[in-house]
Amino acid sequence: MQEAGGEMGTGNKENCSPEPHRNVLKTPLKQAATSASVLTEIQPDCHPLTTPPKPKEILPADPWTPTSNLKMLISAASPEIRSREQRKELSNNTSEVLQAKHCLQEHLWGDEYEKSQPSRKEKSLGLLCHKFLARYPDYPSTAEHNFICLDEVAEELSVERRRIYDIVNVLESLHMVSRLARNRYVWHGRHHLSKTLQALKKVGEENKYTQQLQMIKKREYEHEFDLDGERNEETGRSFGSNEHSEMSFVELPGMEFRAASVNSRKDKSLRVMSQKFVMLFLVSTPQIVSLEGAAKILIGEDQLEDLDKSKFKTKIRRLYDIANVLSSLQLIKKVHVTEERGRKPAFKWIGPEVCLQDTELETTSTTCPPPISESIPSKEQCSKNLFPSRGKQSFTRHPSLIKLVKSIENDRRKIQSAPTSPVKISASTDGNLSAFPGPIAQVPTIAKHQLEGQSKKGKEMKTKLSAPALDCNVSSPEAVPKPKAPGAAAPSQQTPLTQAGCPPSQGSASPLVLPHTHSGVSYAIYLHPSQAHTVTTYSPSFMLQPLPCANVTGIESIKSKVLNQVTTEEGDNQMVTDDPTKALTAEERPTLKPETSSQRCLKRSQALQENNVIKRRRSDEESLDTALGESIKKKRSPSNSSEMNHKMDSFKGETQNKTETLDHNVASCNNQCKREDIPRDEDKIQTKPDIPVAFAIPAHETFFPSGYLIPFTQCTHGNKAGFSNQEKAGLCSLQQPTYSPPIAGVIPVTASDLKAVNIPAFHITPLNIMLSPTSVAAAPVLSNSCLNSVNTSSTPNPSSSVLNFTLQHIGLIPAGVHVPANPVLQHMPVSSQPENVSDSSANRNMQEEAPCVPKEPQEPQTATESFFRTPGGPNTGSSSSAKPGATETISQGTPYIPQRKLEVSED
DNA sequence: GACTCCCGCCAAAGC
DNA sequence: GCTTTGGCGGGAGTC
Repeated sequence: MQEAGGEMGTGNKENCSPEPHRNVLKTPLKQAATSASVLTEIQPDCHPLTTPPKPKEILPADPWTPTSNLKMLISAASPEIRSREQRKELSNNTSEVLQAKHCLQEHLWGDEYEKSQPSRKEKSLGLLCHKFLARYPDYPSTAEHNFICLDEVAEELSVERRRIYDIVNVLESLHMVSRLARNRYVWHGRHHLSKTLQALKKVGEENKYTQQLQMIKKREYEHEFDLDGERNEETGRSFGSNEHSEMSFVELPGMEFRAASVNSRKDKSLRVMSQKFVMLFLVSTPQIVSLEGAAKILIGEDQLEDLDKSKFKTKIRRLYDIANVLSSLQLIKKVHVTEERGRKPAFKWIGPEVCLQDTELETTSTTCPPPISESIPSKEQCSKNLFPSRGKQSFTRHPSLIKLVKSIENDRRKIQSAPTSPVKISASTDGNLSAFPGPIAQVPTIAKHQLEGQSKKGKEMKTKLSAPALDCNVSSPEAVPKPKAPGAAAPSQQTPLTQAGCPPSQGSASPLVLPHTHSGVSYAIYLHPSQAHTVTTYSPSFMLQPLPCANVTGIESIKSKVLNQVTTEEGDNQMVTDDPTKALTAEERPTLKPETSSQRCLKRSQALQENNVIKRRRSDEESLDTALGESIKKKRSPSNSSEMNHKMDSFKGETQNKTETLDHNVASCNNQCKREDIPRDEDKIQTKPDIPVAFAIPAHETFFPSGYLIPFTQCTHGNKAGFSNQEKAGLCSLQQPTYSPPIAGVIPVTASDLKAVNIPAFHITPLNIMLSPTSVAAAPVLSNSCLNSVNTSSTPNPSSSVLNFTLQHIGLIPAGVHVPANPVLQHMPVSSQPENVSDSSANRNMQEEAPCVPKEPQEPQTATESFFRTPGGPNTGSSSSAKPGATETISQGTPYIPQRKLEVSED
């Protein structure tokens, strides 16, 4: 504070200023010294041209010289030149010193210019940082510790300490320095830089900064058109919603903040901001980030920036500070981006390319929940201040804690809406949870309550489970997610995909994932970008796509990459086996008894939920006890919990088996129906193939696993025993309409659930198709359009689309043919086959171009189309092809923009 | 006039 | 209670 001021240019101040402690000692001498050193540093080059030693500090003592002329000259000539030279020279510190001296001398005479000299540029943080960096080697020997004493540095650099803090904070964010104690830091140089950048990139990806950036662009784009128009509150919301703002400081395993103090203000800390800022670069494709955009993203909560421009300004200021330091590190450089509105300041990443070795992290993490935490420790460990705002508590670094936090946050969101929503369990989280029992325990109380309640039901379910009907539990979307994750077989299926999709660490994303577990349901939810970020993953256009359970899972986690894989994989049977949902579907088909089936479904869902809960809770023995409670109660002791778990497992296993059998039936039916893709594993539900599920997702589009499963196979009610495929299909078609409220195979999606997921109803459009009437009813949340469409279809024809699907699949009708159950659906060319893809793609294009989703949510076409997207390439390829605009990462947003606006309806 | 960003007040955190 | 940290925003320098 004071000291700083003193030291700085205003030497007078220094003297006057109450210099704190350190100054006191050194002050006088230092200043002299400092001034020299400063000069050297600042203008190492001072020698020739730049002479202008700015010895301001000195000046105070020195009398004015009449050399005002010199001043003039210097001031005129210098700034830039000096800075350049300085920079060059900075590198050559040694020589600089001497030069500086010379300069000083010269200046001493001409000192006058003093003031003029120390042009702002010379005082710039960037320059200061250069000096600072010049003091230490980029790659110090690990053996030796380069300690940094802030006071000394400040003095030497003749800068306020405050300024040093700015630099150090940014360096700290890159782990180039770490704080040892008060006033003490250790210089690490660039040893950890690559790791840090990798970690940051991961985190950035997890946080979907890319999408956020896109969102911002879209937003801007929109603004241009409708300047004042409703400034998409939605978008704003989305921003605000993003947890990113909350993002904690990313730490490397070995490097952590030691001072709690550091944490206290973390949330707003320059460190965190710096990391976020860097993330933006690392994540964004062009690696060019506009200051404005970055500020908006970083503001996060403040989304309402509009409201609070002062904050925005402040953020910008800070970003400049950070940018200056990063520039000094030669990680970024300033550029200008010309936009419609004009030229905007931006920064370009010129640092090292950061290639995520994700392979490990993601893959491992994705596939194996448990490993995730461990394998990826870096990632998650990285996120240090889990609870930045919370302050001190924050520091927990345990991955488990981190995950917990994330899960909790997710839960919060989700929970808000619906108690019933099983959704709260984010897939990712689930995976995580499964991986980490501990975290699971932290599931929000609500969830616990639900679980408990479910547990009770679970008892019943268990009893039922013995019966074939029990199989349902698998199907229950809600339950599904959890159970899979935890466990046993499920993990294999889902976990790989889902998790893969969403690395566990990606807490944010995880929540979205939830649904996948639901397995049975084949659908994927695409989120709008705006919303997306709020959720875990964000996709510019969200759409629900029907996915095979397996697919779903895969999708969920997904990052686009994963998705691709997933989609491709989906074709494979992989997923099927696990999905409980499949079982459901199977069951659904077979069950001729709509009502009963619906009821079953409900029960199943409950059971599933229970299972999920249980799995989660396994980690928590206690929770498990409660959940299992009565039925299992006998043993509530931890030891008992193990038993409980066993039971549960066995139970699950049974249910899975049943579900598998059901799946087999279904699969067989599907296979018959399938066109080219004949499900290889009949056992496994190849719902995917059957279902147009295969879709290429545009690169921009990311899948969000929706928390809720929507049963495609509405048809499936039947008994496991199942009917012939055709029969089943027929039944299904018939049944659906018949289904009354209680959705038999359908997983009830409640608005709350959706909310929980953060998926705006309208987002769900695609679901419409998928949704069975019952489901619709169940999920009022769905966007109006969706609902409308669904409802319409549902009532009269629960789901014409479904019928078409089933019929087509079954082979009753050609792929291209549509059964006009619903006017809406009629359009849809539902071809399960890839060829359809083209159509679908076209349709998609249509959709995308036209902001169908939000606005036209009802339109079945889009939804269906989305469903049918060809598996073709992985998301990117196909998607890109599919969506013209989408291909461009940045530009993508535009096409969707309208959608957003449309989205308004959602609320 | 907009962009940059220095400067230092002042409060929170730490010792 | 003093010092250290660092958020914050006024306002000056630059373009």
